[in-house]
Amino acid sequence: MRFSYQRETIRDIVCSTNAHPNAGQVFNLAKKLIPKISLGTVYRNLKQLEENGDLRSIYDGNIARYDRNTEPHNHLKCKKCGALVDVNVHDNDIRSDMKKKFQFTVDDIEMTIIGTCQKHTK
Amino acid sequence: MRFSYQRETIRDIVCSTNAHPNAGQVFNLAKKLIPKISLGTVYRNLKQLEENGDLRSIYDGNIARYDRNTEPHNHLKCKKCGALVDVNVHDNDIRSDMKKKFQFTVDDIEMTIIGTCQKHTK
DNA sequence: ACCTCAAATAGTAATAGTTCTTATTATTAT
DNA sequence: ATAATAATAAGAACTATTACTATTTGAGGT
Ligand SMILES: [Mn+2]
Ligand SMILES: [Mn+2]
Ligand SMILES: [Zn+2]
Ligand SMILES: [Zn+2]
Repeated sequence: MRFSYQRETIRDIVCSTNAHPNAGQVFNLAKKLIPKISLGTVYRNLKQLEENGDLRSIYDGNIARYDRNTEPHNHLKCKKCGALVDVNVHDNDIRSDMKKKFQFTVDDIEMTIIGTCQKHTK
Repeated sequence: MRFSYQRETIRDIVCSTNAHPNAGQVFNLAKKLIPKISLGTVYRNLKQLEENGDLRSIYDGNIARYDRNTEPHNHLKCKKCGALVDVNVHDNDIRSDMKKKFQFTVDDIEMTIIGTCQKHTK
């Protein structure tokens, strides 16, 4: 993969936040640095960076968001402020349970824990 | 909400399968019974039935699928055959853990366990 | 520094899933 | 049976994403 200033910029944008931005948000931030960048370039490079293992994508409802954290992990999603926060849940027992009960071999557990974060407790 | 034959048919289609069909699949099945039904009618009624608590929707990647099982539960998704199967995972410890560690009040845990089902083990 | 050429880009068209609009039809109360 | 209005069919519009294509750019060889 050849160097491109656009791709480096897109990588830096995603890797400098823990906000899990979507493609449109990455595009808006990138335009500040490269005014003529196109949305197609953002999508193409996000996909390439994902294939390359530099970042991963997660679905929030029907839209993709991009995550600098490529380690296996899950998310807390706050209903009130929309924030998506990384969290690690112990799931080894789930994996062995699925194997034992259903002979189902687990590759990945996508878990979004929905509720209300501590910001809203008065 | 006034009676409509279209809505009853759509409810029956979703409630008579555990395959978690998407809107297009519901539309194709509905057309066999009501040839002139339109896709918009399927979407509108699926939404109303969901608001009414008769069924729920889940996201499979970026597309909505409809579920007759309105009880809290999770899903096993097979990478090989695409099947989505209901499963109950014991998650009380997750709920209390999130409360204790992050003061996060959990409403719902959306979990999709991705892997390979027993059909593909030879 | 200049050439060459494949890879990447900007701009735009196309696609998929879903929602919206509107004239017409069907259900329900009177 | 009539009137009021909720629901429909058909298709336009919308949103997120991908595909196409002429042009530009990065990188290796001279
Ligand atoms: Mn994350
Ligand atoms: Mn289900
Ligand atoms: Zn919050
Ligand atoms: Zn399978």
